[in-house]
Amino acid sequence: MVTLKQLAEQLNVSVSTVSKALHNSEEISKDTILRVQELAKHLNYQPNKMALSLKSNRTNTLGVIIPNVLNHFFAKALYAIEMEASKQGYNIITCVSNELLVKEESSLQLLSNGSVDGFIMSIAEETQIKNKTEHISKLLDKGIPMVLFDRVADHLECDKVIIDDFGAAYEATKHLLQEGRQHIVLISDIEELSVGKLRINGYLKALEEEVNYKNEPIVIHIGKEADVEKIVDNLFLSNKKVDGILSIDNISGVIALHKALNKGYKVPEELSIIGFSDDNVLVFTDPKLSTISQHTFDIGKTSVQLMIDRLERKAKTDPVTKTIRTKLVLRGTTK
Amino acid sequence: MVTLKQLAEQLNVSVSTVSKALHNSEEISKDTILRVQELAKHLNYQPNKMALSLKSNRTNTLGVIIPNVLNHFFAKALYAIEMEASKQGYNIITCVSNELLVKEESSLQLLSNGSVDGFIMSIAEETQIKNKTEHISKLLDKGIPMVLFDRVADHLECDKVIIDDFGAAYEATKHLLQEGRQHIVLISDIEELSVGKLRINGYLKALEEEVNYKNEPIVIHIGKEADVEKIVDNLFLSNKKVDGILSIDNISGVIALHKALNKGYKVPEELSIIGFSDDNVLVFTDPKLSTISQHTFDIGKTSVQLMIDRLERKAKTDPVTKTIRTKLVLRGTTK
DNA sequence: CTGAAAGCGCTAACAC
DNA sequence: GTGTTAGCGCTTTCAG
Repeated sequence: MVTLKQLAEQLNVSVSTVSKALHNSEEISKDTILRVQELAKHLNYQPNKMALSLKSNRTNTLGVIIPNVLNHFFAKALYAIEMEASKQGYNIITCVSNELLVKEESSLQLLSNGSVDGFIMSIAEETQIKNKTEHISKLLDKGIPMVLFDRVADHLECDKVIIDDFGAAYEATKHLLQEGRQHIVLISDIEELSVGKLRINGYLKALEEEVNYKNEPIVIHIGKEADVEKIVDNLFLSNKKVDGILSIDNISGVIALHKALNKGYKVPEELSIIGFSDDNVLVFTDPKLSTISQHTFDIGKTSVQLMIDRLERKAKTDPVTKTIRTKLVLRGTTK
Repeated sequence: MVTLKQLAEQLNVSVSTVSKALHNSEEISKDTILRVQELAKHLNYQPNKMALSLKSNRTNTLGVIIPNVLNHFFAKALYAIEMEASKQGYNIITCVSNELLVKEESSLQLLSNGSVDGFIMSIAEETQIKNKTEHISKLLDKGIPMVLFDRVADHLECDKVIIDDFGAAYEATKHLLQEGRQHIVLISDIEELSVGKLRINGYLKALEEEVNYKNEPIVIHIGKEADVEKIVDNLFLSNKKVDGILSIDNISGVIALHKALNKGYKVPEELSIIGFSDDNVLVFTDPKLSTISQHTFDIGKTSVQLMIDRLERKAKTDPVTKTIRTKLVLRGTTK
């Protein structure tokens, strides 16, 4: 890398003159500015990022910690975060917690050595289950900016970007009820997560409100280790009358659809299925899955905006929570 | 952040003593070391990353540039890269080129200001189509370490991690031939990519070698803007006798399977389908898709290892190309 | 055993 | 208009 010093030597001026010239300082003569800038361009001079950061105490880099990149929701959120950050002149350092508390702790710890200006993260499953958040509040106490998205913890005082999980599940269940469904089952592999619990409550609330709904709610939990397909198979065996399925995670809706078709159910005539996901995930089923769309791109983009807002405003303001609208998108698996 | 200076002041010693004590220097008395380390721990002292990097000219950070995180292959590669890098004490700065040359150029440019020690990347589609690689060779000339994976450019002199694309497609086609298939179609949305061309050649070569194969090879290109599903539909309409499909990208195999089942083809009795992907992508079809497995995790991991090898060895060595084995995994869509 | 000083690359207050 | 100096946080050589 070429440095100011090298430019200065070549031009027989001082380092500070070069520095000022590159910033088009009023103090420096037109002529010098020209000579300096020409040489700088010619040698492809770039200010050393580390020196700049050390001086300014700003890195223009955000730490992004997601639980799992293989989950399409997080991949898309990451995509959106990278896009928006890059547009605003920020880089992102990405860590994957792999749903593990220790990895989340170590990532936060390691990056809080001045590597990043703030964190955008979604909490690991283990962290949510054990409800341990001291590692996060410790950073918050130090004044390090943080935006939590999707999986948040209510008691943490920081910016948050969420969707209306309760309302979305409520609305979807209402839709199934309006279709006249009487055996609506909820399936989920995320019942341990904050968002999972909210979605289940939305489902329960909708059923509860419907006086004509005669049956008990059925919530099927898919454990992490479980054979998803077997569980879905069993659902159809033990519960032949099922006529509505609400999947509140990213994939079980697709599995349920495949299995149902395989078992000979007519979808959506006899059975409606609604999944929970971003728009364009797994769109190649036939019929196409109706979903609650999460507008993942907006979630990521908004997270970055909140972060940069906070970073670039000097005044401390109270934490903000933004709720991104969801949308029930009816495709081929609902009437 | 707490600094050496602050520790020094509190302990009434000099900054250099503190620094040495933290490194367990022989020069420093047991007692001082203890006092320093205790206070450091108590105040949760962390060496400032920027200062360290500025001093050492090493960032322990890798730049990772991938074309698209929403593509499961790249998501998994990113996952593997992050895992391995983190294990080896490196962070990663992630950029998404979005298959665009300009974005790739600017990402490389911006990060080559001392932000990273080296780059791990897979070339954007546009870059491959236009065959512009000056932005890459410029960095190589400067001596910045680079590992290319999957989508590489032959003439660039740097480390590479690839799979045997030709051989993998050749083997898969051979398998279809052994099943006695006589109308084997290749479908692809990546024919513009280096890997796409190699895979197509493998397919062509296999057909060519089979003296009993009576028909012309058929290569169906799916343009980026195209309606994939319509094209696949047309395939079945215009080519009713098709009895073998080799999809050389990540998703068209799944689409073909759905469409074929929908059209009433018996799979695999009348029609075999082989996709190209990592192991566990879209495994919930019925029957399950047979695929050429790319061992994506190994690709990512090996890329990091090559990079770190190069960074941590002083001697310059010649570029290395590692070929990761593929594996034909026969599931439900082949006989 | 401890401290002073220089320097990584840069900016900015302050000379001249 | 240009140069000198100090300092961001750290390591390391050299002095004491």
